[in-house]
Amino acid sequence: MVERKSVADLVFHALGDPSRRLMVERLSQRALTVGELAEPLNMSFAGASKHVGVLEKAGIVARHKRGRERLCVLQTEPLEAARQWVEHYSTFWNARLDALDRALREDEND
Amino acid sequence: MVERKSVADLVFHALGDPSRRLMVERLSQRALTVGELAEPLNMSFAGASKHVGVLEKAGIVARHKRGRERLCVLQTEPLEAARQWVEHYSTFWNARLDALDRALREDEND
DNA sequence: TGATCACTTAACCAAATGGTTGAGCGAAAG
DNA sequence: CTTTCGCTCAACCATTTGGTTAAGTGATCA
Repeated sequence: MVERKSVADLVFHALGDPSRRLMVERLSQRALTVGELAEPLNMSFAGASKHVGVLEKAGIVARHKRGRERLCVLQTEPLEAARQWVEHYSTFWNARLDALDRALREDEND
Repeated sequence: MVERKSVADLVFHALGDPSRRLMVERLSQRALTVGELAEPLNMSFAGASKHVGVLEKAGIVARHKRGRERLCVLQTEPLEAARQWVEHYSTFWNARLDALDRALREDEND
């Protein structure tokens, strides 16, 4: 167990699950407890808690104790880093790549 | 085989692996063959080919036959969709969330 | 105090993932 | 034609993932 995964690995992996993306979407509107996050998720409470744990390890959410509840708050920095990565590779070379792609599709039958 | 995964699932999952992100990074500069993509990846040829397959199923790359090679070209649309998703949830509520987060950290010792 | 509520942790399980080797296939080269 | 090259596919394996249930912890309530 070497704990070698990068932040990008953790963040993108965390976002690759629909239950966790739903959590992020709801947390973007207001902070929610683990119980509230679990509610719409046809799944056991413990299962939802594990999903929150994945988001937390990726740095995407922080859990704060509030009595016997845990209030989950979205953290913007890891999402911002992911946004920058995707933005860089999704927009910079578009024109050039699109031109190449068109050329290839014209020359081919497959 | 129920084929129920959404595009977002496939795209974020594909980006959650460092070998595949390296492929995307290199493909953002020029189209490359599977062999070229495999080169820097301390891994068997077949292994790299499977990674390309994951990117292809997510729609992130397209493979074009060119003689006995396959030229891989980055597709901008799925990355653009991922960018929009992340952008929406990483920027819109920042100020509001940051304020909440500061308040929570002040009230707490954990 | 004792019960209940909100949540985490541990143990477990099936399925998916990331890797391997080896066989196979079409295109290119000799 | 035969060989080699670039690549894919199938089978296999270990580890991780996404889920479960059951037990444990600590805060609140009656």
